[in-house]
Order: sequence, then C-alpha cells, then structure tokens
Amino acid sequence: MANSQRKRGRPATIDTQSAMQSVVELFRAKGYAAVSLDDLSDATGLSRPSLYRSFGNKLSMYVAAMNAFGDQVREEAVPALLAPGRLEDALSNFYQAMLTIYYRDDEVSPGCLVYATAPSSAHEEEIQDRLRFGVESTDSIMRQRIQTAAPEATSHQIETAAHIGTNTLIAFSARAKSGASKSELVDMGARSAKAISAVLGLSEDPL
Amino acid sequence: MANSQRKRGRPATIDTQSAMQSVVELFRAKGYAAVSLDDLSDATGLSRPSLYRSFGNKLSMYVAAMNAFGDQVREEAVPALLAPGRLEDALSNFYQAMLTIYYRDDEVSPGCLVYATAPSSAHEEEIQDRLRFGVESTDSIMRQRIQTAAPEATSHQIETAAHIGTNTLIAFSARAKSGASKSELVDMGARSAKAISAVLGLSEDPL
DNA sequence: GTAATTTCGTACCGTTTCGTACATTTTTAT
DNA sequence: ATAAAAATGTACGAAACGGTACGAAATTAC
Repeated sequence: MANSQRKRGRPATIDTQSAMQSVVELFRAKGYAAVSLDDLSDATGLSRPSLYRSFGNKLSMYVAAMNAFGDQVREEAVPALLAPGRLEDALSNFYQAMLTIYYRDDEVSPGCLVYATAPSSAHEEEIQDRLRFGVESTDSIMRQRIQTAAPEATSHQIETAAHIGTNTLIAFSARAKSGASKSELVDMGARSAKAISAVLGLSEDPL
Repeated sequence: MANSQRKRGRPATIDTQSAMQSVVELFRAKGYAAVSLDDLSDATGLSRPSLYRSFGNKLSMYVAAMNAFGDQVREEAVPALLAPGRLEDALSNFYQAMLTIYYRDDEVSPGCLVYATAPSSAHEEEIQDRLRFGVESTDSIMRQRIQTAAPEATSHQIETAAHIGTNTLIAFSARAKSGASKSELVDMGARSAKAISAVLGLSEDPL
C-alpha cells in the first residue's frame, strides 16, 4: 500500500530537495542573518509562503540547511577519513574532500555552512546546539579513526591528536572565507596530517 | 600649540572610545548582519546620526570594531606569545590570554569578533580583507616566535608548526561560540602547545 | 550682544523585512 | 457535473531597516 491510491487534492510540484540545495548555497555564501526570505525565494524559485510550508520559518530553514550540509559531509568526506591505511593519508584525503565541498572552484569559496557561518549566529540557541553537535561529531570521528591507527596510544594522546585534527578543519573554513586558495589549504592539510601522525609516533622523522 | 586655543563651536561630549567598546561587544555577540543601528544606538547611548558622524556607516563601524579588537589582542595577548622562555609555555600562555579575551566569564562567551563573526560576512570585501589581514598577522607572529624557539628547524617545518598554532586559535573561536567552557579550551590550548613543540623536536617524549 | 561655528538629537523618508490571509488552480471522490 | 481536498502564488500588513535633512543647543570670535 505504498502509493496504491493517489492523494486527494492538487499534486505537489515543488522539489524540496533541490530547493534545499539552493538554500544551503545561499546561507553558506552570506550567513544566516544577511539572507532574506526574498533572497531565498528568488534562489529557490519558490514563493515565500511555499518556503514556509516546506521548511517553516527562516531559523528552521537554516537549521535544516545545516543538517543537509552535514549529510553531504557524511557522504562525501567522512568515508575518506575512515578508509583503511595510514592515518596520515586518511587525514590528508579527508581534508582534501572537505575542501572540495568548501570550494566551488579553486579560487572562490562559498565556504562551510557550519563552521564559517554558524558561529556568528550562535546567539540563537538552535544554531548553537547544531554547531555544538557538528564540533562534537567531528571530534568523535577523529578520535575513532586515530584510535584504530594508534591503538597503543593513551586516551590522552588520542584526544589531543583528535582535537588538533578537528581544529585544523575548523580553521580551514575561516581561511577559505578569508580568501585562501583551495590548493594552498590542501597543502596545509597534508602537512598537518603528517604532523598529527608524527606527534603520535607513527612516522620516523619528527616532521 | 597642542590645545592652546580651544575649538570654535559647541564642545564635543561624546566618548568615542567607550562607544567603540560597546560596538565591539555587540558585534562580537551577534555578528555583523544581525546587529541593527538601533541596537548600536541603544548600546552606546549615542543617537544614530552621532554614530554616523563618529564612525561612518554600519560597514565601516564593523571594520573599525575589528581594528579595535585587534588592538586589544596585540596589547593583552601577543606579549605572552613573544615572551622569552620555552615555546610550549609561550604558546600555552598566549592561548590562555586569548581565551580571557574571548570569554566574559568561565562559561558564557561573546567570542572572537574576527574569527567567529567575520567569516560569515566575508562576502563584504572590506570584511574579507580585514579577516585576511588577521589570519596573516597571526601566521606571521607564530612563525616569528617559532623561528626563535627552533632556529635549526627548516622553514618548511616552521611554517607547518605556525599554521597549526594559528589554526588552533581560530578553532577556539568557533568552539567558544559552540558553548565550550573556557577551562576546557585552556586545557586544549596547553596540550596543543605541547604537541606543537613536540613536533618540532623541542621535548623528549613524543607527546 | 550678535554672528559664525560646531555638536547633537528629533523627526522623517523610502525600502526592506518577516509573516499571513485569501483567492486560484489542480486534482480525487461521488 | 459538482463537491471536497490539497497545493500554490498574489497581495497585503505591520514593523524594522539604513540613512539623512534639519533645527536646537552650546560654544568662540568679534
């Protein structure tokens, strides 16, 4: 009885998924407060009332955009981090995959919706909560990956290395917004990955 | 001939310096776009036209606030980084001093004006430029301090360590906004400082 | 005293903001 | 056909927005 009998009234024509993609694009380019509902209406092609019906008010639209962005990260970048192999390579590939999300092309970057735009709107409780969830998720997955790469390390060492791994990613979002090029940050990510693995004693030379 | 003869018209009564302090407070709590001129007028006690006369329009007020915040950092935190002694201690003390600026008390944090709020408004060219200046300044001073602490290190090693040092600070601004406590981040700073100095071969144990 | 000069806030302007009431369109049910 | 139901955009409203013209207030110059 999945769709055996069609619904009763006028069939929906709105593609909420592609609309949400446009919403994410806009919010991560200009942040939460600087985007108006008219901007969102223009970008999605939906009328303002349609936006309300599909996503609720502006705040809940932004939180939904953060979730959609998180889904994209989980699908397109996290697998690179969790892939088997040397920690240094996994970290380096993860940063590269994240930067591919952050940048539209090699120069101009719409940036990271979560780490670049949410902090400035964290006085909104829902946004702060979702931001915190993002940070804790990244910390958690970093810890997990480092744990498997260095099982003999102390939990203290693992936690420190994980924090450095997360902090590197967070900083990339600000650096991208400041005008840094993608290749510049990809290099920085590779070198940071090497340093993190070195600090855990996973390579011969100190750096 | 400093103030030998008083100026001609009605004497100015506005304290632009304390007004700018209130402007910084407001912008770093809510970001650029979410703050209205009425908010600024209420916070400073100045009328909206007085704000214009003193600081120009909203955008130039925000840039002026970034500069004022940068001055505060240069006075209250940078000396701790440039102080002689072990690199690990200098870094740790610098992070602690920065976090003392970031936090009003141990729990709630108005955050960092530059790294937490500017990225979301970097589509404004003046803001992006000032943000970039902030990142490059931090990189530069980190490089300088690490250079003196590890003169035998290669420029490649120094640059990498400096980037990790800057990235740690940048990430603290997002973590503070996400609700992390000050003491939590002070600890994280101390451990990151140790890791950075370890990666340069400046301590015995790897971490 | 009177004019010139500078500082400052009241009051206003046009635009944009978020949010919604309501009519219109498109479908199914009978 | 006609009614019920669901989806959608036009059009509206009240409030907030950034910005400024202008007059009142306070001082010096003469």
